[in-house]
Amino acid sequence: MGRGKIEIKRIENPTNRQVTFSKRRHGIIKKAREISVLCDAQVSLVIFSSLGRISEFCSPATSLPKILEKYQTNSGKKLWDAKHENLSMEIDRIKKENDNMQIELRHLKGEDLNSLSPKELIPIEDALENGLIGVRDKQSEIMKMMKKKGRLIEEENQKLTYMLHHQQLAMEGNVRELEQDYQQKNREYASQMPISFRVQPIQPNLQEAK
Amino acid sequence: MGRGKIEIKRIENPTNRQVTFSKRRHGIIKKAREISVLCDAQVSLVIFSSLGRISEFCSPATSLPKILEKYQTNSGKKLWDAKHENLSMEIDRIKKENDNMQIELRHLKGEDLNSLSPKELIPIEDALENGLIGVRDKQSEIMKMMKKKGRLIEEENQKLTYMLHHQQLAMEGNVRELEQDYQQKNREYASQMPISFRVQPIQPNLQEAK
DNA sequence: AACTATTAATAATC
DNA sequence: TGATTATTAATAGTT
Repeated sequence: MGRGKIEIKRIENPTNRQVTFSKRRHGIIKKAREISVLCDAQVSLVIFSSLGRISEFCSPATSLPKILEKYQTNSGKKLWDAKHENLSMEIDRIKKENDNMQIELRHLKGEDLNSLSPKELIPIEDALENGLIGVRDKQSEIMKMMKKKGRLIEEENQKLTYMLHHQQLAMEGNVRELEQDYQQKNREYASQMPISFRVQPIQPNLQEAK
Repeated sequence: MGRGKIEIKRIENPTNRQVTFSKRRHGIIKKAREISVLCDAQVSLVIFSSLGRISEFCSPATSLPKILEKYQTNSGKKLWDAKHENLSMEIDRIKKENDNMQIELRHLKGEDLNSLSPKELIPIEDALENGLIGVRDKQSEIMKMMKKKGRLIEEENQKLTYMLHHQQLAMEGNVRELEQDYQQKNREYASQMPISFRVQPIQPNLQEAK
């Protein structure tokens, strides 16, 4: 249908090929629409040009996913179910793992023991005993650490108290000396200043410096 | 293109529609093949007749899944990824559940306790104690049942032994009587028969009848 | 992108 | 159904 018959083989001239593609794409989409309307058929048509440009037609009142779904159920061929199956299998695998753990947990919590034989109870008992030992070891360890820490803080406290007391005494001695020194020159000033302003700690951040 | 133009609208006559469908299906598939060869295009064509019969064409050197994959990546439209996402989300959910259980299990087994605070150790300790109580209750229950069963069997044993002994005595008495009765008539026969053949248990299946 | 000579598709018919 | 044929539709090559 054209000015001369053409052989059905790849058109080597790229421009020509592109032109023919456009014309024929128009034609085939028209045909697809016509058959879907005339014959009440569901048609899905996807075309990639040699340059990767995508064209699609889908009969009205449906969609590509719907048609593909129907395609799978109807033809039995798998389009994407392979991936689905993989995921489903993984879900099953994980669920089974889950169930096993759930059973183990319930057993460890002393539930659902009726289905177990005396022999099966022994490892559970052992596990619980070990667990309890582990937890109590940890607790005593924590206790020990806390006691140690407490002791250290107490020691530091005592040290600080001692130092504070010592300094206070020294300061007051100094102040008394100063007061005696300056008594003659500045009697009013010294008597107006409150004692608390006269003493400043020498090591204010001792506990953080540890 | 035919003996008269036709309007593009649903053909009401079913036979006619079916005939037209066959002809046009042939035509469109031919067109699909031609454009794919001539223009180096990738074509996927799926047609369902009004009766659900499926026809498909796919350009050579590719496949429906490949084209659809390309379609998704190229157009950005999702054909089946929505379903995938659902499954993936479920997997994630279950995996998280799994992880939580795994952590709980490890804690109950006395592992990975370093990350826990003293406050968090308490419920674990409680759970372990409860579990141990449950398991030991179960074990003592089983023990009790076994002891009870043992006692019952022992009792039955004694009863049986007693009965057996009693019967043996009775039998031997009978036999002696009989021997005396038949002494005159049949002296040789009685002396030839071994004692074990003379006694048969009256209740052979007593333990099963319980 | 529009035109047109020609081929291809197909509607009606057998 | 399947083949035939008159007619329309598609399009290859041209402008």
